Amino acid sequence: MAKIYSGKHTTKKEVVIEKAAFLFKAKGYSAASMRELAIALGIEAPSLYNYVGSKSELLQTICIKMATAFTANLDIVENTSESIVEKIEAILRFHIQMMMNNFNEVFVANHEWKHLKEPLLSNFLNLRRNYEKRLMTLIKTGVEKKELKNINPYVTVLTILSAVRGLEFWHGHKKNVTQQVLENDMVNHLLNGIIH
Amino acid sequence: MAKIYSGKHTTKKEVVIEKAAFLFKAKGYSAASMRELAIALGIEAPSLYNYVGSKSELLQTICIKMATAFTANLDIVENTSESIVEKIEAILRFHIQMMMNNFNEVFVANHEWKHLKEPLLSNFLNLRRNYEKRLMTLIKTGVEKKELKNINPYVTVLTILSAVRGLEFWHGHKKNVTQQVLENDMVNHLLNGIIH
DNA sequence: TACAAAAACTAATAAGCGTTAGTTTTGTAA
DNA sequence: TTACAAAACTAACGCTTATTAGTTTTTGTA
Repeated sequence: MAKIYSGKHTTKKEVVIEKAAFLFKAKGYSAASMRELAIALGIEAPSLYNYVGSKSELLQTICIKMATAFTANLDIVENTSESIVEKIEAILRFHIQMMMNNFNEVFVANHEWKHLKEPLLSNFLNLRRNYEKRLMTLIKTGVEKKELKNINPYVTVLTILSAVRGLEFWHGHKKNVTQQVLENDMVNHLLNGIIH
Repeated sequence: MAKIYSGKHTTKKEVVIEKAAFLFKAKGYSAASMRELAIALGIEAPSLYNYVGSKSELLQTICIKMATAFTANLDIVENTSESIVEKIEAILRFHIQMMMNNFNEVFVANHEWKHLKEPLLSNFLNLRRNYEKRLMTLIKTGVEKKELKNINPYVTVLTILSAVRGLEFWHGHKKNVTQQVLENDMVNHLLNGIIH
C-alpha cells in the first residue's frame, strides 16, 4: 500500500533497521517476525526483501554498527593527553549517552548478539573482547600511575560495563530521576569506588 | 527410549526444569524448542508433557522461583540488627552467590521474563519493583543515618543491581580471576563508592 | 506521454513450532 | 503372574515462520 516512510537524511534501509531494532528489543530477535516488522512499516513482509537480504542480516547490521561505534570512541579517547581517570570518565559518559540516544540498537547488541550466525558471531565477540582488553589496560596503567587504587582490572571493567548496561532499566522509568542526575551520580559512584 | 535421569533428591520435573533453564539461557526462550529440550533429556518431545503442562509453564516456574528466593533473603537481612552498610554487603554477596550457584535460572529470570504471559508477567514485575523499592528504602535510611554519602537511592540501587548482573560475563571467563577475588573486589568497588 | 526502475503486491513453499490423541512399553507391587 | 499406573512412544494437527517467484503498481525522469 503506502510507500514506507523515509526521513530526510536516512535511506529507506536505515528506517527498516531502526524499526527492526525497536522490535528486536521489545520482543527479542527470535520472537520478532518479519511480518510484524513489515506491518510496523506499513508494508507486506515480502516487500522487506527489497531493502534487506534476510532477517539475520538486520541483526548483524545492528550489532556490528554498535561495536564499531564504541571502538571508534575508544580510539579517540586513548589518544588524548588526559589523565587516566579523565579518560575513564569520558568512556563512562560515552556509554551513558549511547544508551540514551541509541537505546534500541545498544540494547539489541547487548542482548541479542547470541543469535548471530558464524562467522559474524566470532567477529562480534572478538570486537567485544578487544574492547574489554583495552579498557583493562587503561585501568592497569591507572593503577601503575597511582591514579587508581590497587584494584583488579578485570573486575573493575566488569563492574563498570555492567553498571552502565543497567541504564536499560532507567530507560523504562525515566520519571524517577533526570538524565543529568543519573549520569553524574553513576559516574561518581563508579569513579569514587576506585580512585585514591 | 531411556527413562530420563532423575537425581537423588530431585523429582523428574525438577530435572526437566533445570535442563530447560540451561537451554533457555543458551538459546533464549523463543529459540529453544520443546523438541530440543526433549532430546537433551533423552526422550521424545511429547513425553515432556507427562511432567510439564506447557513450555511457558517452564519459564514461569523458573522466574517465580528466582524472584521468591531473592525476596526471601531480603526478608531475613532486613530483620537483622546489622548496620545499613553491612546489610547492603550481605545482599550484594547473596546476589553474587546466587549468580554462582544458580547461574542458569538467575540468567533466565533476568533475561527471558519478557516472554511471560499475563497475568504472570505483571506478577513478576511487581515482585521485582517491590524488591527494588525495599533496597531503595535501605539506601535512604543509610543516607539519613550518615552511614552513606548523600547519594540518589534510585541510581545507587540501579548501579549495584546492574553491576551484580554483570557477573554473567565472568561466568564465561572464570579463568581470569577466582570467585573470592571477584566477590571481594566487586563488593569493595561498589561499597567504597557510596560510604563516607 | 512514454519508459524504466523502484517498490509494492499475491500466492506459495518447505520447514519448524507447541501440542494432542491414542498406543505401547516399562516398572512396581499384590 | 497379573494388574495397574507411570512414562515412554508414533502419528498427526493446525499454525507460524522466513523466504522465493512472479506480477502489478507507483514513482521519477526524459
